[in-house]
Amino acid sequence: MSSNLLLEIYKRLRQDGGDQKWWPGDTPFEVMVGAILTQNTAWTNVEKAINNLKLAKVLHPKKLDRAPLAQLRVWLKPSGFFNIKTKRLKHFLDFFKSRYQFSVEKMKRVDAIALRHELLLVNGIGKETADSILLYALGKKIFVVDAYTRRIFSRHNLIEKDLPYDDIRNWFEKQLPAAQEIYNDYHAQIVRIGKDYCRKNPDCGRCPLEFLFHK
DNA sequence: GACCAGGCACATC
DNA sequence: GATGTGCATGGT
Repeated sequence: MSSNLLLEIYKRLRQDGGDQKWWPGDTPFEVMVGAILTQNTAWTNVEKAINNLKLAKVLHPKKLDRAPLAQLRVWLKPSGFFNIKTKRLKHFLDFFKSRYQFSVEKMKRVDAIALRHELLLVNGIGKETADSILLYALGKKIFVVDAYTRRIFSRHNLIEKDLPYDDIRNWFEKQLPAAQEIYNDYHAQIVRIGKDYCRKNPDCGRCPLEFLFHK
């Protein structure tokens, strides 16, 4: 066992599940949209909404920005919370246009922490959404923390269950090699076992990681 | 039919 | 500052 427990856990998750190839999305902009739509929502539902946007050929900043809100609501409907998500997507588009002229490249040039602060000022973008955009759309070295991360690692008594979001993020970032590819796939692996393993194995002893260490 | 999903903002105490 | 609640669809 390595002295770096978090890295060791990752290696086993990776060995067990293979490269998750996250984020599922063809372009950085699609990743950003998906990050907003997946808030407290099953990804299968988000896919339906994304697909609506693709079929309508509007999965581009300028085209979405020009779309009427009523139409946007219809496209987003299958992802749930569609009224509020329409507003949130619009808020993001306003920010993306006014601050970056819809340019992903301009965004990438900004320092990760500075950009994180900017994103958090957008109504509808919280920490997980901001970090997903930073890591998966822009390739920044920011570890994404979600409900599965907190649940799984607190159940293993590796963190306190009510440790604040940024404390968890720093805890991972301090212990892991500062490599975008590791942050990327680690979070993806956590989500994989979170939904695939836990849900299908309710009697796993409340420990999603346990099977990795006992088999 | 209950329960959950890759959160977030806002109200209230 | 902590705790509670609305938001809504679709799968299990």
